[in-house]
Amino acid sequence: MTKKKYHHGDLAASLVQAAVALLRETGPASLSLRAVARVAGGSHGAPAHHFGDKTGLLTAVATEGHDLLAEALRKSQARRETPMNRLAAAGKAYVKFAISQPAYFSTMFQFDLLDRADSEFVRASFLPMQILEQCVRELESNVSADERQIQSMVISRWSQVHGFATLWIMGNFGNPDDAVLLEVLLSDMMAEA
Amino acid sequence: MTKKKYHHGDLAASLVQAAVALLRETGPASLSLRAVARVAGGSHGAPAHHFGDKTGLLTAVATEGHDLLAEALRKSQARRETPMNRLAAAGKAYVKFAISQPAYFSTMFQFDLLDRADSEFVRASFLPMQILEQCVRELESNVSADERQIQSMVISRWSQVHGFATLWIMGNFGNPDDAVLLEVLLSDMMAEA
DNA sequence: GCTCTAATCTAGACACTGTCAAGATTTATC
DNA sequence: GATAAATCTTGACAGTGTCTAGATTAGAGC
Repeated sequence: MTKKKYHHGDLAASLVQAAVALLRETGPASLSLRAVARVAGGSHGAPAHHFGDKTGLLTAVATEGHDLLAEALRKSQARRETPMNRLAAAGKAYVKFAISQPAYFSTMFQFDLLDRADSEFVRASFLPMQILEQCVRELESNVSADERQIQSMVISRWSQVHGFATLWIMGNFGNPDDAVLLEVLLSDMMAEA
Repeated sequence: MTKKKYHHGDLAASLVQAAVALLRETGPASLSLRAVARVAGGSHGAPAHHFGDKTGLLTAVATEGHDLLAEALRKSQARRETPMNRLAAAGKAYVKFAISQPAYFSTMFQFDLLDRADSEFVRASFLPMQILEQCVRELESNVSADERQIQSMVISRWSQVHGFATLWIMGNFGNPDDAVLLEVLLSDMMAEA
């Protein structure tokens, strides 16, 4: 705990960090900027100063979330031999990120709370798809698939894992805390293709 | 416009209706209960009286949304000859509902704003899956698919269309207003399986 | 008809929220 | 060391969700 100075040093980063911490318990809709400021050790006006408004802060969180997700997807690719395995691993990593980091994930796709025109957000939000695309391309490199088919497969796969994650969290497939069930459903789904 | 009486008649229904109307422009997170009450022609405390709190009202909207979605899925089944066609039609109907009724759809899966234990909501939220399940069962009636495979296919399909709808609305596949692009992507994806 | 009870709905109050403008404080630049 | 810019705080404002108590109405039993 540093001494309380007028200039915090890196308040902006602290605010994002505090927001993520609070989002672990509250959900993005009912997140309080003033509570964020309290946790970060700043005044109640600090978030507005650094991020404009609530949308700005949540967009920053969502951007960081997309970067983290992309990193998780990249890591999932290590030590997987076949393209098929890599695609499956990416899919699983996507779902596991969503479930293990609900603070980020629930913010990343709450489009009415984000500034979708924010350039940093746009950049980050396309990273996960690009990794999936790479997987699909490797998988289809032998077959004579045209560009349209590739895109279609990417969209299909991404939709599948994203939808699964969302519906799982909602509890539509059973108890969201049942890790065993999750493993079974996920493996079945990824193997099915 | 009826005369203003103390007893509104069916304020609860009017409140839900007003909420849906406002949700067409605001998004569930920033929906104001007091604005809902104004539109419905009641006092600012009316929503709390009928639905307990904001979560209660949004849960009522979400429940109605799931019922409407189920109805749309049922209607999509008419005049489709083959089981394959019926499954594809259900998938398309799911996505089109999500896109044409964002007021409902964006509320139905905002789990941090809903009371997921509400019995009416639980009932309604399982209807869409049941219709998809019926489609899959018909499709696999000839093949010797066990129960686990059936469930897996249902989950896979539902995840796919749900994820596609969410990501499309977010703008991750291109301009969300491009109806032609939507038709192309959707057809490609449903045909791919 | 009348009374009583429950349901419906309103009104006032409270602490809390996001945002704005103006000012205080620190850092950086020349 | 003066000046400009960046950082951060403070105070104020209208609006919010929810609570409690009370007003108004409807309906059941007699």
